[in-house]
Amino acid sequence: MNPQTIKVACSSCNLRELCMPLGLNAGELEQIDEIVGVRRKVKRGAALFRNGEVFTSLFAIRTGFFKTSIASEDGRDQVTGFQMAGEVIGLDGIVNDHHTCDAVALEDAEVCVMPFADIEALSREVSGLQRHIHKIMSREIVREHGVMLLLGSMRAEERLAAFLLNLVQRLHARGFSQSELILRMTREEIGSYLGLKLETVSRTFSKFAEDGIVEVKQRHVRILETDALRRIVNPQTLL
Amino acid sequence: MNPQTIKVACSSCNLRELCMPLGLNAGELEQIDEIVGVRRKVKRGAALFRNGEVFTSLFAIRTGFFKTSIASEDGRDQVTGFQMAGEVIGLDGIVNDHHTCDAVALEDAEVCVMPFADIEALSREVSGLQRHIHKIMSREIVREHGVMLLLGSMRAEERLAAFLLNLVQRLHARGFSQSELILRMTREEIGSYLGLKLETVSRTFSKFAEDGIVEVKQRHVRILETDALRRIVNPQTLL
DNA sequence: TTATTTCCTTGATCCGGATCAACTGATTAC
DNA sequence: GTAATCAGTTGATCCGGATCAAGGAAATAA
Repeated sequence: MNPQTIKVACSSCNLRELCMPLGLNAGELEQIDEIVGVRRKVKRGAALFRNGEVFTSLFAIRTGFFKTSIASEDGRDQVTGFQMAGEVIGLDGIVNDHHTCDAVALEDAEVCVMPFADIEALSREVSGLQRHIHKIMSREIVREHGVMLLLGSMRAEERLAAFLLNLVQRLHARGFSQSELILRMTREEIGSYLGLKLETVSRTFSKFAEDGIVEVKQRHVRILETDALRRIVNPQTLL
Repeated sequence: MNPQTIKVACSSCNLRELCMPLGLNAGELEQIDEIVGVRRKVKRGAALFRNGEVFTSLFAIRTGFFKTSIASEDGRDQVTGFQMAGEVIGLDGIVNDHHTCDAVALEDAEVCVMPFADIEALSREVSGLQRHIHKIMSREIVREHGVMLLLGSMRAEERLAAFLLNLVQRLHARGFSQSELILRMTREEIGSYLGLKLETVSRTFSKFAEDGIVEVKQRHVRILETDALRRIVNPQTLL
């Protein structure tokens, strides 16, 4: 069977509580199953979509890890987010029916393709779905406010500490360790997201390691002192 | 008649094309008129809503000018946007039923109050409204991507140039001059939005004035060389 | 296997913007 | 009106992170 056309059921997906609304009845769940027609595999380094492509679908990440980034006309680019299993990407495309950023897999990935026209149609029937879509978009707006705070007012150590805490918290919500993680992105990609150069990211990791807050071996990071990271992010409150 | 309870009609509002979907029939327009129950006046310096308050409604700005900002636990705050007539604020509150930022009027303002429960109900009936809501939220996500690019990778002059071009473009879309504007916010608020200190904002204005790109007299700004501003934002492309 | 490329670390130096400070001009209160 | 507060400008200095540079460690290709 062609893996591109595997039918999958949200109703039996272990990520359901992450990417689908709760409290639906059996009939509603079945209708949602209809929406997620196919899964699509994306190889590491490949794009799920690119800036300028026509927008037709949102994508729920089943497995793997993505980055989204935008480019200014002159080469510079900015990583706008890192997305993991259970998160939805593609919301940027709704406003102009074209994507305005690139979504690239940082490891081999699989996504559920959800045609947006179907989502809109069904969310007119199922208010739980409607509400869910609104919340996902609002959550993204709020997340970006947080990134603006980070980029606008934090220093390098605060940015990296906030980044690590955020990553590990999201991984923990998915059943992974609270203290250990494998970075799926390069120092340069972290730097782009945090508004820092890769050298500064590297130096700041080294600083944290010297201070006994983390152990870093390439992309393997073990957090030894979560509270120290929290204190770095929030100097006044927790000191 | 109590101004707090004035009934207004979107169908006859001159901002309709800015904040409401196009292509609705008379009946649909009438239903939308029902949603916008009341207008609310907000004095300069007063808050339309604050972080932590219960979210019930979105607000369409009728007249006036707002800033939205978030505060980290330790005092620092970050302006996340400036909003003008025809724009919608409050989207941040959807995800947790509570607002996560402050919206403060920078001049006396009037907003149309749109209870979100009513919006959701009607957008299940009127697909044009549903689509419109989705686009407004997506537009905000895309705008914030742009701010992330600005904060993450631009230098002070580029940030201020981009800010001025954006403001004047939005004002122009509302029938104001392409080259002249009154800033409704302080240097400090501009700086907070752009991730700069107020002194840097002031110096950069002075630099632009010396270079003959703008005339600045306190909050009155006249843009003399729009292309120069564009070149500053986009060094490679337009030079 | 070796060669090549990519990624990461660390050191030395530099500079853009922050910080500190003084002063002026507007605005608001009295 | 005058005093007081707030907003903005400008100068001097400092420092955090960028830049430039060299080398090492992993991953990938041949």
